[in-house]
Amino acid sequence: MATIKDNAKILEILTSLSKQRGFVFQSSEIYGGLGSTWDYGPLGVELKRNIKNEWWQFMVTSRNNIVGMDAAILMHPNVWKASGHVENFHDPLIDNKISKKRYRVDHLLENQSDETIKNISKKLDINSNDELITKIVLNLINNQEDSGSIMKESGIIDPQTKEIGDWTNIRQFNLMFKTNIGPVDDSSSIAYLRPETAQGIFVNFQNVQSTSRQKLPFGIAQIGKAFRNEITTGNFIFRTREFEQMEMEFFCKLDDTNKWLQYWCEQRMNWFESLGIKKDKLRLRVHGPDELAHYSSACYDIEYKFDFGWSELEGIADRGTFDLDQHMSASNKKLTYFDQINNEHFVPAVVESSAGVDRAFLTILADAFTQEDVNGESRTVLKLSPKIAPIKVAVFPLMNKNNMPEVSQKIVDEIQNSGIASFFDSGGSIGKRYRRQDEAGTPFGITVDHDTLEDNTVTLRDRDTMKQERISIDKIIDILKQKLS
RNA sequence: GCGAAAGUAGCUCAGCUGGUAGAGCAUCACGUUGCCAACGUGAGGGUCGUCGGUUCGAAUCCGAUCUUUCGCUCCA
Repeated sequence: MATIKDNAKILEILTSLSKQRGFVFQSSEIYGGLGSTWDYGPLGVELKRNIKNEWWQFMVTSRNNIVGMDAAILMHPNVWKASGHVENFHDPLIDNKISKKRYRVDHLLENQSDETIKNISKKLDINSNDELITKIVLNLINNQEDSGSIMKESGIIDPQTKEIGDWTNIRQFNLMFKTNIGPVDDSSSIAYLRPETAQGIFVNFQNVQSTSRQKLPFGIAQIGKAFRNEITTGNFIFRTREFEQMEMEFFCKLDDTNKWLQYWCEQRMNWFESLGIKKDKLRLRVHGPDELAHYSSACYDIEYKFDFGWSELEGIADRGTFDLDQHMSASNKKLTYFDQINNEHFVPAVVESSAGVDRAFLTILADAFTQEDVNGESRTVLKLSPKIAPIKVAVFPLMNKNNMPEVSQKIVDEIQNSGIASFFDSGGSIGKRYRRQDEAGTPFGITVDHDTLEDNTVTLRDRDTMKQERISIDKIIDILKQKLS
């Protein structure tokens, strides 16, 4: 096991620990791996399931005004036209061959002098002042083959070098995965893998509202995979092209969105803290006007301080009535809500909580990872909250004789029957077994020893303090349940 | 995609100016021990990322390709 040499290496250590212990493997590894896709192993899948279950418990089960659903990944292509993804969910990018820097064309244009902008508008025959930059970008995209030389001739400078760049032609990076429905590749069968789960909720708004008999304000929650053709992936499982989202769309009156936005920010921060994540590494950051997505008028990010910097775990956004409005006009279906008290029909506004499962997973691993000195030896321990630990308790015979393994196995059987994830280990020394479980984040260890055979008691060892207490075998399950709640 | 770095056992790595692969840890078995990474003996595990070239001979030199990491752009 590697040790921490400096903080910048934590992600590497987590990657190899994940592989060694069976949390996360690289996808398709025996074929050389597939970029930025990862598979969850035996411990990883348990941790991930526990995270999702905690979310569902917190967001759905414990509330009477939030219901769940599970939409298909494939949806009608018009969904993504209406949502704005077909139009907006791509980036026109360009490289400066001299400085080797890459820019988004619209960002680059925003950093040019008025005169340069005038030059390029003239070249492209654009007269309008309205949304000038957007029009220039569209025009350049249409003149893709010449876009590089047009920009060069207009004197577009590289903001880093302050000199005119040797620009490549514009390239469009479409962030949605395209696929075909049916075996024939014609354009009529194009479908997209959903880039967010939210749209599955919006298009089912009417179905869910009427069948669940919910009244405003209420929410619809969903956990599922989403796909984005990210240009750059990385930081282990932090940014991948296939990822899993936990989203909740909260429908309310338009006037109330700010109130609910504040409410959900607080709730969602509480949730991350309830998983034992260190408070001083979590923060809520408000988006500036320039960062807002096309659908959103206000947005907060919950961020965690990784060793690669503060990074977003969850977005909490005021989406207004944008999505339902869009789907109403595109589908010609009424997606309004009838308020019987005031006798009015209106389109509900939405406050969204959108979290990444894989990011929560990485946060929990990074936050729980600890190396400490015990009597001069280094101990690696994942201080996972008992609620989400993949294995809750490990059971060991102190010796592999005198009936101790048999008694231990019987204890494991009983714990398993009670629904608590447990593990039996008789290999190596007792100390080594404790340490192995420390690396897996198992919060409790039970050891069957000589005294067990006399008085029916075992030792219960705490992962973090390494302290032991003697408890009676009959009380194991009650005590565990109490400690795990 | 561009720039930089890297790829040798499950993990972390060594392997010099080319001569057909090693260590520590991990895994498994047997023995010994018995409460915090013990010891002994033994075993399994590598077409040195892949393909091609140079050479009598390539982990080593050259080329291509794939993958990973970091940076740029984007996001849950």
